[in-house]
Order: sequence, then structure tokens, then C-alpha cells
Amino acid sequence: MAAHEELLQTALRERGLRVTPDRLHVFRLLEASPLPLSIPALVEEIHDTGMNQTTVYRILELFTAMGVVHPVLIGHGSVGYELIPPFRHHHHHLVCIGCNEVIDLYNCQLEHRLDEIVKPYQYKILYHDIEIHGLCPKCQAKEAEDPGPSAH
Amino acid sequence: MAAHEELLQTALRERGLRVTPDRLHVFRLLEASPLPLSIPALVEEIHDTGMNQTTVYRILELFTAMGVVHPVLIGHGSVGYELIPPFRHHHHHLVCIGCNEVIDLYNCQLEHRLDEIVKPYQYKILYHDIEIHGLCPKCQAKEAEDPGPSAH
DNA sequence: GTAGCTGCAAAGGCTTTGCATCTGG
DNA sequence: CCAGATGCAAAGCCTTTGCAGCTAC
Repeated sequence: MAAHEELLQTALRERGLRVTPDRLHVFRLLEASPLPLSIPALVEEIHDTGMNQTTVYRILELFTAMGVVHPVLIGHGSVGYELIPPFRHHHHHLVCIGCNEVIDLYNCQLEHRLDEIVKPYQYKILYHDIEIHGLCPKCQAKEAEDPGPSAH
Repeated sequence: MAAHEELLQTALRERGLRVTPDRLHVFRLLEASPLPLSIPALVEEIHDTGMNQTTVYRILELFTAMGVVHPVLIGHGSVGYELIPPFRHHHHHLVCIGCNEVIDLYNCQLEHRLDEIVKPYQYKILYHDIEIHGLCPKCQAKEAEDPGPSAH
């Protein structure tokens, strides 16, 4: 069994919660996905496994409260969920606003700088998100030939 | 009239769109709010002005497409909207996961570093979001006396 | 005058909730 | 065995859509 999955089992048992097939299944879907998954996307994925969609909502609420996942913005103002450390490597996102492609960025070396910025507020920092938005090479080319996206 | 509002009017007219009382009203609400506003919050605000809630949705969709606002995560996985440069000063968020307090951080000095990180991907960067999550001093104290938030 | 904007009302999704049933430890 | 988890179904939101009437320019 994967090391991350054992971590999840431990985290659940420590709280007196149960390791169930549904919870493991949702965890594996998140682990297998290169991108954050929205709840509707997860519901879609589990649709033919017999798992109820209410269960998906409850599992994500639980995972969020446990610090297993956290919400991030994906695409046009919708919310997705992804695993966070120690359940997954720390990383950030580079998002194309043209085609919604998402690239994971590892090697974030900004922690020290962020600590400095936040010091005056006496917050205890738990985690941070960075999302960089722009146009991927393909969409830059598309924009160059098109007249550009007029509103509406 | 505020300089930012003139910018909005210019941006609208450049696209052959109209400057309407409703659009100005939504813009002013966003400008007056220290925090990002969710659509339901905006709908609440305009409820007794006679403006229809459908209009709020359409205006936010338009403002997003125009680059006047962008979505950010606020609180527990919900989405809010806020003005972005040149309609507002560039800034980031420090969010308390205990009480959902949001503090604006100005003086972001990370642009250069982000450029370096992203260089290999040949993206054209348009903007970035940074959200730092943690516990405010008050919630740290609360956690110290409480047994801490068990799941569920 | 006319393209564009808004109001209204209905439809369609998404999310939450209560309760009965089932199950992991 | 029993606290905890899930399924089901209904209810309550949130969001989108089509069309008729209104307004900025």
C-alpha cells in the first residue's frame, strides 16, 4: 500500500474515525489526478461505483477539516480540491486563462520571504497558495491571429 | 468622480459597451469593500435597490471577462470577487482559517522571483494570487485553551 | 432608432439535511 | 455491540437561460 494512504489511515484512526472503502476511493482519485478535482467532477467519477454523491460531499468536508485536502480555484471561478502535505508534495499552479491548462510548480522557494512579509501580523502560518495566471504559448499564438477576446 | 471609475467607463466604451447605473453601482460596492465579495453577498447588498440578481451575475461575468475583477477563494471554499489593477492596488491575502478574517497585504515583492520560476514554461504572465492561510493571534489563543478542533 | 441592457419567471444544478439502515473496529 | 458511516429522498440554495420591454448612446 502507498505510504500516503497509510498516513490517511493513521490520521483517521487517531481521531476515532473509520477507514472505509469510500474514503479510500476518494483519496485515491485525488492522488491519481494531476489536477485539483471539483466536487461535481468527483461525483461524475464515482457515479458508477455505487457510491452516493452525498457521501462525496461528506468525505470532502471531512478531508478539509482534517487538513488532507484544501480548496483551490480552478478555471473560471470554480473550486477544486487537492491533497496537501504531508499527503502530497508541496506545489503551486500556473494556470492558462485561455484554455484552463494547469501546470504544477514544484520547488517553491518563497517560504522564507512569506514569513518576513507576514511577521508583523503574528499569524501562525499553516500553508500558502500561489496561483500564477497567464497565457500558455498555444493561447498566445491564438490571440495573435484572432482579434482578441472582446467582452461578451 | 473617482479616477478608477473613469477607467471603468473608458474600458466599457472602448468595447462598445454601455455605462449603466447598475454597472457603476456594482463597481462602487466592490471598491468600497475591504474584502472580496461573493455573488450572494452582492445580491444581498443590492436587494433593496431594485436591481435584479440576474443582473449582478451578468455584470460580474462581464467584469471578469474585461479584467476588472477576478475570483479569489474566501473562507471555506467559497468564491469572492475583487477589483484588480489598474482598478485597484495590487495586493494579496492573509486569511485566518479559524475565524475567516482576511488581511490585505500590500508591498508584494515577489514578481521578479515568480518570473524566474515560470520562465521555462514560456507563459505570458498576466497576474498572480497569493493566499497565506493560518491562525490569527486570537484564534491561536482559542486553540491553546480548547482541546482543538476534532473532525466533524 | 437600435444595439445593448435589464427584469421576470422558469428550469436546471449544486449542496445540505433528516432519518433509516448498515458496518468497521 | 454500537458509534460512526452511508443511502435515499426531499428541500433549499445558487446559477443559467429565453424572451419581452426598456435605455444609453
